Amino acid sequence: MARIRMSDVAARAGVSTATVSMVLNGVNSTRISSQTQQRVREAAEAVGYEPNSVARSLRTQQTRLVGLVSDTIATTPFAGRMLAGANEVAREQGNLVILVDTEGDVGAERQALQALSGHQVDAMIYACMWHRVVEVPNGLPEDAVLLDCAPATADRAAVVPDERAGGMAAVRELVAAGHRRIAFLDAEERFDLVASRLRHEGYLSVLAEAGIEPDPILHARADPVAGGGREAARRLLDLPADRRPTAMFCFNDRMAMGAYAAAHQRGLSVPGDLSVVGYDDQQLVAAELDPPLTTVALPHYEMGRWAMEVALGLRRADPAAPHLMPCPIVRRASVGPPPAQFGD
Amino acid sequence: MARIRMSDVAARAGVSTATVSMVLNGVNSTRISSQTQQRVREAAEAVGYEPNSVARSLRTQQTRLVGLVSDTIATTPFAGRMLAGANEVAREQGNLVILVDTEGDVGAERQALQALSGHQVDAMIYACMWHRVVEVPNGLPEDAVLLDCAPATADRAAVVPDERAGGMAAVRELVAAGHRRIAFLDAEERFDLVASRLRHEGYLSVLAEAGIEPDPILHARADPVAGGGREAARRLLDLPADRRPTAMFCFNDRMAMGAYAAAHQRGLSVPGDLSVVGYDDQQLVAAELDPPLTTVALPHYEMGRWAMEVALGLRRADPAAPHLMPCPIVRRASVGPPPAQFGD
DNA sequence: TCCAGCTGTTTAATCGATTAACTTGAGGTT
DNA sequence: AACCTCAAGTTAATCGATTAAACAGCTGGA
Repeated sequence: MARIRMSDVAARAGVSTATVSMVLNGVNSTRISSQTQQRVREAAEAVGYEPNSVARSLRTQQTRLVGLVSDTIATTPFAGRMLAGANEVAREQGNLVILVDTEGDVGAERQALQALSGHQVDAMIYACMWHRVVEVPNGLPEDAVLLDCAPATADRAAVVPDERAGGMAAVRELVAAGHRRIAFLDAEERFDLVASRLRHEGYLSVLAEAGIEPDPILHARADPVAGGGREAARRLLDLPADRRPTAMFCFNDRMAMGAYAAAHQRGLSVPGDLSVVGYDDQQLVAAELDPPLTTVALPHYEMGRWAMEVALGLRRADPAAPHLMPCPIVRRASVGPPPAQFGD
Repeated sequence: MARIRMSDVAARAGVSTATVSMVLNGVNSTRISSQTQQRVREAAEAVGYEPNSVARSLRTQQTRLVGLVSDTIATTPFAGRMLAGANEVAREQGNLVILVDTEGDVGAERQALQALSGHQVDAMIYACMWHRVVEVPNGLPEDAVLLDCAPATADRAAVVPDERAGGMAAVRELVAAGHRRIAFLDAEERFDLVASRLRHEGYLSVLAEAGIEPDPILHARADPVAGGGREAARRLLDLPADRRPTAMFCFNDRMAMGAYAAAHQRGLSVPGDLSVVGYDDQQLVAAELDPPLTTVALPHYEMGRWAMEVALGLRRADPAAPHLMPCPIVRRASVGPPPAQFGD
């Protein structure tokens, strides 16, 4: 890595570094004769010149670096798609992203924000790995963009999934298939998830729109994991036939996995006897279930892109309210018409 | 973000910038009176001085930035733990990591390597999201560290999971429980996975060590997903009783998921009638199965740490051969003794 | 002849730190 | 008095680019 400097190119081309800089950056290039331009380019090529971004950044006050700080990359498989979206936009624009994982540690977070600002990043994104409301850490620049979280107080650009619409899409799917007794396997209240509240709202609003009276017993709550889903689903399937649901909208794909297990244990088939819709479109899970799970996808990739576009000034954001990113429904094979005796 | 320069601190403390630099960096600090040191520190504190890393880097030829380029962060949930491990070490050492996702595109890769070297990163890690042998891209510095991949030709520092030992641990677990007819649900040959070959070696070596004659029919191959595992398991369970396996070691947790499904369809219980061991310890899957899956964990976090430690010079690596990171077995509830008629 | 204006290029300041080399004054020695 | 040493700084060069301002050489017009 013997670094080649601009002066090396200049020497070889027999011009000054100013000329080299102008030619290579296409600045004021009309003022430089094409023979010289040619010579400079050839020289640069010949010696394998690669500009030193550090020096350039110092002079131009622009690093083309954007900081992305997130709570926990580690513990969630969702992160990837968000990073990929953000990264792609950054690359399209000739930027690089510095990723910092604070592991939820506030001290580390402060330190990271300092380090990033010390490195003069041009922009900053603050990402959460699951949708929630956050207290904006101080030290976070005014123009930072929040990704998959909404600011508690301060007004910041932010993007979150449109959970309410997602819940509606899921339940509409079930209503469209003919179901009227649709359960919502929700996360327990103690987790205080904004997703839970909003998806429930979506659920209720579609029931209302379909003229279905919501039955409180069909709003089951459990630990939002497979085991919780299994237990909740069991309880619902043990209900007397006239109160039993023919379909379940699950808070996430893991709970849906549990619902499958409960159905199988009762000798019920999916979707023959029970239709199931999940949420998250979790990689390596939703599509692998048998039958493949119809679910609502969290738009991680798109949110990642959006955040980076705003961060780089490619797009304007309304700081008054978070941008709601649609959650598309992914149709697979876990939804069918209700069993005959419930049909219309 | 009106940046405060060192000269501002110097002016406020009534000293030169050289003094400020020395005090704040603790260099030559014996040469500076403690009153002055005190004044400088107070001034820095008062104006909220934060050193400009770009300027510092230009001068010291050290950016404290390390580049991590990887093929596809997006499509795998494993990435997280590797990034987390690398990130953590970087942070401990006061470094930041620039993450580039090339999406498997060679052009993007070359561009990324150039951009990173232009930004003068101090070190570089080249990561794969699943264990394989790679052609080292040219443009990758000599001292770059390979993470979760082995170099095809060039000698580089590299770390990969010890798949062979992992396979051995998995099969030993089954042998220890009393099984003798142990199937290996492998990935199909066409995928040409190094993990497949090595885990199979481990499988065979433990059988040999236990004095069990390997039965070729028990080495089943399928698509390494749930569906493939299900079909392969089905075929094995349809074997006549004396040839049927009492335990299955699956190439990955998804295939194990399929094996569970096949067993349930046959009315067999896990681990009562069939013991199952997976591989990967896939988040949100292995622990969520019913019963929770005994599996071999891929040491992503540890490999991430190792790679960064080598990259930062905290640890020496042997460039002649990749470092093998142990894959610990994670005991859950899918292994039990073979059913009575097969017992000893 | 002289100057204005143009073309093509160079000079030199600058970004904000680090650091080798130098300065200054006090105190000690001979 | 002359000289040295030491403490406590300061000066100025430097890292490698960018860029405003200067400059040299030429053309053309008055």
